[in-house]
Amino acid sequence: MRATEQAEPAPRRRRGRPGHDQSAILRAAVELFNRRGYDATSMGDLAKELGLTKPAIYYHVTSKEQLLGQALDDALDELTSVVTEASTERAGVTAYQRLREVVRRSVEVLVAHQQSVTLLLRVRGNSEVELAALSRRRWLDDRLAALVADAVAEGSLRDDVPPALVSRLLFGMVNSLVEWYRAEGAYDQAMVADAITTIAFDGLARHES
Amino acid sequence: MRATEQAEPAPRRRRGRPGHDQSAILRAAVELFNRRGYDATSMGDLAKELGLTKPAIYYHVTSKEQLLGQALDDALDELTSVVTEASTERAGVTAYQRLREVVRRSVEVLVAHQQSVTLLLRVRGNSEVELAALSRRRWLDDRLAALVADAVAEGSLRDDVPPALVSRLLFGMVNSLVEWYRAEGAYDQAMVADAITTIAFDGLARHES
DNA sequence: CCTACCGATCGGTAGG
DNA sequence: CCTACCGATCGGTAGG
Repeated sequence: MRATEQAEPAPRRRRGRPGHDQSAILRAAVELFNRRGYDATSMGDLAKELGLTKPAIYYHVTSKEQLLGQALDDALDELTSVVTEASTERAGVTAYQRLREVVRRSVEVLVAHQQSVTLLLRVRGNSEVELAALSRRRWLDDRLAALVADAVAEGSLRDDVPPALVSRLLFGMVNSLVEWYRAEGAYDQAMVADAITTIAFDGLARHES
Repeated sequence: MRATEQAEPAPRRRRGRPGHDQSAILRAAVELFNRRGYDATSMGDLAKELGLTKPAIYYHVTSKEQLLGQALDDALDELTSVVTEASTERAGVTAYQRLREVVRRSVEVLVAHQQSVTLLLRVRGNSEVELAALSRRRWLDDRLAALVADAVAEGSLRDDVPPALVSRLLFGMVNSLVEWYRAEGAYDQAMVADAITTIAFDGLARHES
């Protein structure tokens, strides 16, 4: 409603209100999918949220499931990048250091892509799209478990807990932050990453030293 | 189809197939709700799973939402019992001891009531029933945060991480087990509880001592 | 981008 | 008049 709007150069061959491109629809969709659940969110809900009609949504998007798939791919691409780098052996870098690094960088991804990661963590496998996402996710879990096993094997992690169990619990703790983290809240990303690494690697108990 | 069936004492005034009481329907419903999601599960799916018709389900149950509410109450009642006991101050028992105890007993509840707790942890607040459950869950979270704060105050937990953050991460790790724990799997309940308390309180890192 | 719809399926209930 | 269901269909709404 600003006066300057009329002075803007004419958009080339665009009718209707602008600003509702695919990515804006995707953002709104993922937010609704997380707030109410994928199945409980109708395309009509999404349209209303965007101030559009339902058919207008389908001008930009081919299906509800496509929106889900794009969000899951976004989360999986980011996590794959982090895990792949951490899984790569490098001269002079221990598995323990790479494990700490992947925890820290995972927190960064969860914060920066919280909406799509949240969606990923709730996938049940109800469709081809969801099954494909679960498959990619299992690959990530396997890599992380192998990294934990390497850290145990090199002697830097305690060996009295099964590595596969350590991996599940450690990244269970990391992943849980999508349930409560708010960017505008009391804790910033670095603080959360520090808290997780401190708890996981050094423990909560205060030891007299 | 066993021959002995005909020899059983006549059920008193029961026609139709027996064995589909409220609790059996609830068990099947919760299992389906978790496997496919609440909204993605139709009462027809549930009927098929039980070998009944949909109206037969409604003879035992007043609504789909009632099934959800009963499962959530089951989980919340168990967790409330555990948290209430752990929150009660007792002579000669430190907050640290009560915190370790509530972690261990939470694992027991998550294993024994995994289906209903899983459902609880996925509630989004889409209905009155879900909002009521979220309210009870917040009460539990607040009690646990207070217990962590007490343990820090008495000097038994490190004070360089905010207690509210510790509480979220610690029980985030505990709760994450509903995502992968299987009773028939490699780890029993006690092993998981030991692993969680070891990681959380003593840390993963191997320190030369 | 909208109005006007479709095939199907939803949770829940009628009579018997 | 009861318990335990069935075949069919209700009013609405889903994705498209």
